[in-house]
Amino acid sequence: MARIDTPNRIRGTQDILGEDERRFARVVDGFDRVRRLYCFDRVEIPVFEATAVFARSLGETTDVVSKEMYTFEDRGGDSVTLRPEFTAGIARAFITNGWQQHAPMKLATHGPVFRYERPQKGRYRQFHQIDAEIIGAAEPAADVELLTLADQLLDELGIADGVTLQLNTLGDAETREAWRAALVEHFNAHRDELSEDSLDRLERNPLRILDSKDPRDRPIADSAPDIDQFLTPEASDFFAAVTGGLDAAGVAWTRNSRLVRGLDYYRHTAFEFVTDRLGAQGTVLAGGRYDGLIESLGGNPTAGVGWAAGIERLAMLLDEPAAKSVDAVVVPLGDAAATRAQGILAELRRAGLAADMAFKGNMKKRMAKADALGARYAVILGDDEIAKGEAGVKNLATGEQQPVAFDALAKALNAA
RNA sequence: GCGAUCGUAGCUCAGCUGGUUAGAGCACUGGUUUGUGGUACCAGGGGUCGUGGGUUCAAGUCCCAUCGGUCGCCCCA
Repeated sequence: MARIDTPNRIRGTQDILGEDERRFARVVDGFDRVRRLYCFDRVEIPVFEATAVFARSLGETTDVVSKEMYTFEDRGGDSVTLRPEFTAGIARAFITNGWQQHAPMKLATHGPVFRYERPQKGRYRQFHQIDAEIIGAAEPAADVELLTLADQLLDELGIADGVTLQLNTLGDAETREAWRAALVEHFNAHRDELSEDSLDRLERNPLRILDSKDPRDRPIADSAPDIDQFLTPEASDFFAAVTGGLDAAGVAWTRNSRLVRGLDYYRHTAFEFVTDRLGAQGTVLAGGRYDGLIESLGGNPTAGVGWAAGIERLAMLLDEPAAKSVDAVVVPLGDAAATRAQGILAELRRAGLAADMAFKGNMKKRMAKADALGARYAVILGDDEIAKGEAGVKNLATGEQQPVAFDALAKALNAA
């Protein structure tokens, strides 16, 4: 007997249904609601882009670009890449569509992103992000608005409690260069004490040694020069304006002077909302300012700030999944009722009620089905009811049943 | 990419030191009740024990490989 091999789900991808889907949807719905309150426009961008869009903006030496991107040649021989994040694609869209005429723009989007990584809890190869960006605003008020939006979202999702906002500044380009040079000098002086990982970081991304978890690195990282002494007056003022704005908006934050970002395009403000409830995947929402990004993609110098959050991670932090709600289930009995039920069902739905029909098995099975669907009411419809022009409406929570005229059904159920 | 750990029905698991046709609860289907659910009782379907090799008279149980999940590192949301 030949057996057909069923194809497997690809590693690191997910099929989401039921409770997981409800949690997922609650995050997306919450984001969509809050984003409107802050007057962010929804934008749709492609799932894949020319590889250069990501390689040039994120930095060739970053892990994301050098070993985590889904990159392939299309049939025309062009190198394309499944988006590993949103920011680069949005920046590219800003340039190609000439959106500078609309600047400053407040944009929001959500959808799948792809990273070829080893899967873990809260980490997938196709995962989903919500994303918010403000492009064309160099003012610290933009940073504040974005952080306030994030803060309100976490609050409305009911997960603000275990989550803290860690904030830092990376300074402007001048600051960052000076600080980076000082760090390289400091770490070079302690080469022989650093972990292997950090020796590698020293070549590719020395800033990341600062937040190393390796105990061997900690003393050296802790004694490294602080960015504060390198901040230009402008950079210092900028950061002060951001923190002052957050205080005014009532957003709690803590300074983490060792917080850096892995992607090359960040300047000034860098932040992470972190939790200890997700094991190693503690970062739940993160972002920062990327004033140099648009220019590096060939656009006019344009300021930008933004953040992204992993929908799966937020969903895992949610307390109770929203219950599925069905207002009524129609239970027809007999051939005449089966036909009549179609009309009643359509009427209920047109009246805005979530309604379904139990059409299999004997009455007991149908009632059980109504119950399993989580319906508030069963609308019972048999020959007797059709003769009288009234359906039996049973409240499935209390067990009470009352006759209701067919043409009054929608109104009665809407009121109940 | 590195290290550790796990992998028996849709789900949660039992299966002792290898030994007849692999079990339970929940879920599902049918029935007790061909017009009344959420309780109860009865019956049933569903597993090549992740996959592939090996050791053995005999492997769910031991060995190797591989795939997948989980945890940590790296990185990141």
